Amino acid sequence: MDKKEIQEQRIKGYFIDAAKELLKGEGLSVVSVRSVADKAGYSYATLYNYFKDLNDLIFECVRDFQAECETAVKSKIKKSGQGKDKIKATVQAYVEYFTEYSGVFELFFLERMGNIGNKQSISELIYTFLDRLCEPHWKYCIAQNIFDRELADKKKRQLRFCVMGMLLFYQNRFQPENYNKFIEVLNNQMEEIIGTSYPTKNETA
Amino acid sequence: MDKKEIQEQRIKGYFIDAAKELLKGEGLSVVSVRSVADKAGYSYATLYNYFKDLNDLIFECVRDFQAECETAVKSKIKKSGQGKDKIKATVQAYVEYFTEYSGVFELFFLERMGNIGNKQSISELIYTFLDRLCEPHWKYCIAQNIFDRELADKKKRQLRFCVMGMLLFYQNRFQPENYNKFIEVLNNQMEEIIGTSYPTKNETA
DNA sequence: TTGTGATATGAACAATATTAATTATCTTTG
DNA sequence: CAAAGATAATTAATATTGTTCATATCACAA
Repeated sequence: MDKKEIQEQRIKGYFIDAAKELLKGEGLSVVSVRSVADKAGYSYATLYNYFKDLNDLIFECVRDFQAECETAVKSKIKKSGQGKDKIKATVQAYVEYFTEYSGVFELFFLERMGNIGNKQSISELIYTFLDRLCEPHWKYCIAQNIFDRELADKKKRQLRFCVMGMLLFYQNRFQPENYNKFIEVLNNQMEEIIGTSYPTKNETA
Repeated sequence: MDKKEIQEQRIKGYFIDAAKELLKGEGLSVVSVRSVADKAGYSYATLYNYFKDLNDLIFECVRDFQAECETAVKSKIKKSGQGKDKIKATVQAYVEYFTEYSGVFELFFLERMGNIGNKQSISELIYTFLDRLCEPHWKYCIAQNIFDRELADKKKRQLRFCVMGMLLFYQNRFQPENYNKFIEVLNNQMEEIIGTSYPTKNETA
């Protein structure tokens, strides 16, 4: 019975890996029951022995992608300075990840979730993802008296929505029209919300 | 030849009206070649005599919906005061429209556009829609020295992205968890970006 | 070795978009 | 007014999708 569990998880993993590869490569549009099963080396019908439906399988990828994104972000922000700089670098790396893997963006923010059992928990995982990535650096800012807790919370929310809105327009409506412009506007927005990296005076007041 | 044009436009209109009704009613998921043609009183194949494909037809609805939304917004903001109040009321009415007709939201922001001829122009139409709705009231604020032009532009952008992000999370990820909370957060964000409606001092400085 | 239960699969079904072929309709002209 | 030709509408057909189900296959226990 324990063996069964292990084997089942292993095979589920084959399907999930196949789906992840397709998502990162060609995007959601090529992820079908048949394409995933093909890549996993099984028949399409077999998939239904391990997942309720295709949506179920697809959303099992969220956690993996978050972990992957988190790793990428952490590696990229190493060189940048503490505090505000770190927050900005985090957002930049976050945005970079989702523009590189637009299939993952679709999955996280665009794909309608059917009646997955724990859909609410997955939603929340997605909703709070950027906040979680930035959290330690907001904490640092608070500790350094750059913001007070309340102000940090406000800015956190502003950042969350702003980044989301920008990503959506860029990915789905090609606005701004190229990546450089996009990043430029993003940095302007961050400047606006977070402020310059090395303030001359305490901003908490 | 002129007659032809008129007749063609008339029949295109039947399909477009049918699609619009379906979009506003049950949403994008029920809009299919068959359902639209059924409602229009034609066979599904007839649709292809008038539109390149389904996407082409669907995106022809954008202009109509924008006009409709604009009318709704203008009617709703009549009672509210000038300047900042008017901007806030506009955003509220805008958000109200898209939460009432989530099918229109899907069409505007979520639906992938195929290779429509003037896709870039439609993209831009969508991207700048909220800005256009608010434009006269920003102008008013500038005229009243509440903001200078540059600051107004910044705030315009912030508002655009913030509203977009909030709508996306609310519609697709059920965050915040109910409409009241959603509106509450929205108002907080607007307060943050635009400021209180009746400032005690000039904020341009 | 044989039977049992778990697992894998192909056939089948329903819904989808789209294209091609065919039929109906309408217009124009002899 | 009627037949030819153009235009419009429809039916038939193809391809792809998700999902279900009866059956085949395989591992392992009796």
